[in-house]
Amino acid sequence: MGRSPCCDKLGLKKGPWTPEEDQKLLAYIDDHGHGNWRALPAKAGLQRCGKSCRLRWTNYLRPDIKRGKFSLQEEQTIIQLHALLGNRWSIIASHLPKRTDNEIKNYWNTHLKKRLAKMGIDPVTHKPENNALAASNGHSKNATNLSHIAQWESARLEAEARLAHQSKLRSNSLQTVELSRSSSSPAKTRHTHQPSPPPNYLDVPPACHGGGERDKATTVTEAAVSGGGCDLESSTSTLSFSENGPPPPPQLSTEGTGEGGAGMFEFMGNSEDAMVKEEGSDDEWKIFGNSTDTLPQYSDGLENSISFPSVIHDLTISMEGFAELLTSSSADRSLSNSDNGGGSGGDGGSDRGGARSDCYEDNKNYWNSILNLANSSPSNSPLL
DNA sequence: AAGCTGACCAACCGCGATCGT
DNA sequence: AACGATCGCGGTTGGTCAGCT
Repeated sequence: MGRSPCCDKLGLKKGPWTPEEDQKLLAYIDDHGHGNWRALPAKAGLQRCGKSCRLRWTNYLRPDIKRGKFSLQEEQTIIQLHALLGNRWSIIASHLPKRTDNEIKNYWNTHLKKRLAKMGIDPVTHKPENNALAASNGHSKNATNLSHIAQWESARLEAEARLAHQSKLRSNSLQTVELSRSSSSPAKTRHTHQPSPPPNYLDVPPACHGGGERDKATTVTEAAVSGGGCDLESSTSTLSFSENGPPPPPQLSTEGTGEGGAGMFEFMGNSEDAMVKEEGSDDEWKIFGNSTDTLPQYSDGLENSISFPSVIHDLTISMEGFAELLTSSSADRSLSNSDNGGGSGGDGGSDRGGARSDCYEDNKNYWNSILNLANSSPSNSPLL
């Protein structure tokens, strides 16, 4: 509705920015802040549309941008968050200090996607490409469970992203003031301010606890986290989902999660212990870990109670497995190291004979590492 | 040396969301 | 509430460069 034509005006320049244009844009923003992007080009003496200016600023000129090679840690974070969130680059970027969504998107498309493919993991679903095989081996249940867990985490991360966004909006006015005081050049790095809020990583700020009308999944998170002072390690939560049928679309509502009817199971637990039970066998809780504490349990009024998984902590493996998986798959190493017998991870070749169970193990490690990331939030992230 | 191919990445485009009147 | 303006996001394109044939 009412979208403005933006760049289609005649006389506006397109294409690569020149150093002179960069300088003009920087100088203007330093002096006045960006304010209204649409009005900025005229004021700054640029023959560009506001959109182009904004893009140039946010993706290139902004002083708080880190350029250069992505670290292994950053790669892991991107992959893990992508597994949880899909192509929500802005949210992913909010968890990576000084990286832009565009940069992350490019890096994903040119490096990580291919790497995962080589590992035999579908870069879209983050499931092994030979999933059917796993199903025949009785692993589909676990894979589906992890998928649901991922959706749950996705809801949580989105809630965080919203908060980050709000925080960003609040900080923008401050940023404008600060920018007007400082001078800069494209090559200059300034650490005196951060236009965008510091990354929240994966913790959930307390502010979310009093949040407004949000999706129920978010509420689950809040319920789970509030008791633990935002310490996911000590939090407990529960979720329930069907193990039958395809995973529900990645929506953030818990409604409909009971649709399958059959095959529900529940998680209860914290990072140190957890219980799992299957619907239909109400008394059959499988205990992971050694605690028998009664845990708080979220109820949304639907028949869905539940879920989450610090139980994952018990299912598995550490981040090391993932790192190994990632590094060993880099380039063609994973394909050539067919004689690498030891270890649970690292062999990405989907067509390697005799590696089928390993493939499942890898996938488990992979998802566990993702969930470990979700559980390893620093507790000192800056709040609003 | 010339042409080809693929990798990389800055920038563009179109759309939905949000804001302001 | 309705409407227009603006912003922000994600997908895609196109230019440049390096390596290969």
